Amino acid sequence: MGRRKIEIKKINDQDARQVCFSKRRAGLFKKASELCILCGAEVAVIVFSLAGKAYTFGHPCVDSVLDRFHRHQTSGPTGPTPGMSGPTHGLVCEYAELQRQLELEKKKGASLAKKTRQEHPGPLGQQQFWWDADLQSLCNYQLEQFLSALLELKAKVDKRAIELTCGQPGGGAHGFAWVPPPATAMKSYGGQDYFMKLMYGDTTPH
Amino acid sequence: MGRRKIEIKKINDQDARQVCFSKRRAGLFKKASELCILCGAEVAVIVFSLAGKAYTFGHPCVDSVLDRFHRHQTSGPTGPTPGMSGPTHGLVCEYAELQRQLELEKKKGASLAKKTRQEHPGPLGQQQFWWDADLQSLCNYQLEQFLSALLELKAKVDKRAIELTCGQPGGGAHGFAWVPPPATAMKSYGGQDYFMKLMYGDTTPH
DNA sequence: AATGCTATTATTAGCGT
DNA sequence: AACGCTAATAATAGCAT
Repeated sequence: MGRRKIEIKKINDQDARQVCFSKRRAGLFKKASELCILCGAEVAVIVFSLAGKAYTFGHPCVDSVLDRFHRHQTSGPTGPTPGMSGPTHGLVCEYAELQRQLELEKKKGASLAKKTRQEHPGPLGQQQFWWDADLQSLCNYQLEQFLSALLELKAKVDKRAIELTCGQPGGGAHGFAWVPPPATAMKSYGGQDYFMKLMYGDTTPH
Repeated sequence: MGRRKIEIKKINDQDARQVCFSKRRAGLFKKASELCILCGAEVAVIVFSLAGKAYTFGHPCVDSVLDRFHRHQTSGPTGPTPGMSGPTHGLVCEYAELQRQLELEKKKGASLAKKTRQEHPGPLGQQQFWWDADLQSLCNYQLEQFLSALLELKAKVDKRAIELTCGQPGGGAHGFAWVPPPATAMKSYGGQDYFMKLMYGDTTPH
């Protein structure tokens, strides 16, 4: 919505990008503000520039909204709020939702996938993230397969988690709440047994 | 910007307010998304409706941005490294990658999105995925912890994957391309060893 | 509660300061 | 890095579904 139409893709010129960032950030905050006033919503917006600078908008204030969000999440879907089919359940849900959308889009778009991949020009432009190298080394098929694996994996752990946490509220016979191996500790923990037990759990007679 | 100019003040009619909320929330998220894509920004938007329902947008995802923000605050206004305070690892990155792909597909597929959504009869509404039940039984803290674990896990697998696929193109000494356990096969495969080897790989002398 | 339709207003791209 | 200008695009108010 300017002198000419622009594609929504990364702006390569640094100056232009900076100007755009500044203007659109202001626009975003204004929109957020209007949403609050018009509809009585509480909104928090956090923006990190490429340079790593943080900008925030919040109504009534950032912290209160973040607080509320955190409580909203931890109190769980069964929590106090009535209309609790809220669309937000954290990363995994959003991730899953994205996957679903992607799949659907792909199914519809079919051949589009190829073109999509072609839009990886990336001499340096796109490769600003340390993980790009890894991602580019894995073909899409592998990624998808790995994701499938992770999801099933997760399911098993979830099941175990539920058994452990809900089954023995606050410390049953085993007397410990389920805490996933903190990852960084997993190696040193020598915790393969522990983890695999969780995965293929057979400790529960049930 | 509609049929007539409106004052920015609370809308009293509940129906009108709801419609406005729905539309402007979508608009806000779109703006946020465009800011991310155009300027390479990381953005989190959290919106609570008057009814107390939470809606979020995040790139690469809400949690990562909140994480980063939290660290940003606690580590002081000057923050640590300028460019390299990226909070994202592994899964989260793929999440970002998925998001990017989705955007591209959407751009290409344009109107397909609509038809796509229509094909979700969804009398069941939101709960069409097998893991939804589980997700609802886990508190967010657990999920986050589990994700952390998965993230590191994935990193290891990625490493192994790269070694196996790139290191021995087309069939090296071991003569097999890396294929993640197809998840559904993992149990019957009895493939714990296989999987764990991949995780903590020590088969490559390299 | 969300979507489609459009007349109408709001945002902003490209430039210059 | 932010602001003013202005043509031109994008968002959306009000209605209907």
